[in-house]
Amino acid sequence: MPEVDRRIVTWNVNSIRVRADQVIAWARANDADVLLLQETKCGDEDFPFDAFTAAGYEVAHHGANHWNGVAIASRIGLSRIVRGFRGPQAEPFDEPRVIAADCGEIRCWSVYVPNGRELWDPHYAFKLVWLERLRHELIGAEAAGGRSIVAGDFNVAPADEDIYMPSRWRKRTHASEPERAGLRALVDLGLRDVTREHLPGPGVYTWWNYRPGQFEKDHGLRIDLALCSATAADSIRSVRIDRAARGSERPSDHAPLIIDLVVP
DNA sequence: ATGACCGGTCGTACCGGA
Repeated sequence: MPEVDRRIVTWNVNSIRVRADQVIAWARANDADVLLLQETKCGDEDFPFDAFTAAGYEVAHHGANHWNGVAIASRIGLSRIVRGFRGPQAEPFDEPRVIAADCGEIRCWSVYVPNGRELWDPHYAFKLVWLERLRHELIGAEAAGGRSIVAGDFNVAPADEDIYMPSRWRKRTHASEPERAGLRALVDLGLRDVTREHLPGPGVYTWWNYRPGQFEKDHGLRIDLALCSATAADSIRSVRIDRAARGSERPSDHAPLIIDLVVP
C-alpha cells in the first residue's frame, strides 16, 4: 500500500473571530491537513464555519461563550466526533476544553487544559483534577492503542528547560511538580511528547507573553504539546514550531506546532 | 522599574490569560 503524508497542526489561536483569516491563510500556505485549535472564544453560532469550508476544511467546534472553546478542522475527513468528556459532566468539567475526532487514519484530540491562575487559587486544584479526568478519558478511549495524537495547550511546561527563566516560575503555575506529575501520568499511558523527541531543548518554546520585548528576547514557554501513541510517534517525520507566525501582525500569543507523519 | 499586552464584555474598568 502506498504511504501518505499527513500534516497535523495544533494552535491556540486566542479568538478565532479575530484570527480566522490569518489561521486559514496560514493553513493553506503551510499545507495543513488537520488543525487542532484551542481558545476559539466563541459559541458555535459565532464560529466562522463558512470561511473554513471555503478553504476546504470540515470543522467540528465545541464552544459555549467567550471563554475556552476547541475545534478540529480537517481536509482529510472528520468523523466519530466527541465533544467534551463522554457522559454527563457537572460544571466546571462541562467547559468546552476537549474535542476528539477521526481525521483520516488518525484519532485526534484538541485539548485546552485549565490555566490554574495561581498556586493558591481553586482554579489550580481544578486544573490538577481536570488533567486526571483527561487521563481517564484517554484510557476509556484507548488512545494509547491506536494511531492517536492528543495535542493542544496543556498549560504545563514539562521541565525546567521548557522555561526561559525557570527561577521566575518557581512559585507560579505551569511549572509546579503536581502539574508536571499530571502530565507525566498521561505520558505513562504510552503517549509520547514528540516535540521533546524531535526538538531537544532547551530553548524550544510555543508561547511568548504579549508584553513588549518578551518575544524579541525569546522569553517563552513550551506549553503546547503533542502526545502521540506509539504507532503515531513511530511514524513521525518531523516536528516543527512556526515562530514566524508568532511574529506576524496581530498574532496569537501561541505559535503553531506542526507534526508531519506518514501513514500506510 | 513597581511599569509595559491582548481579547472580550451590555464595557469606557475589569476579568482571564500564562
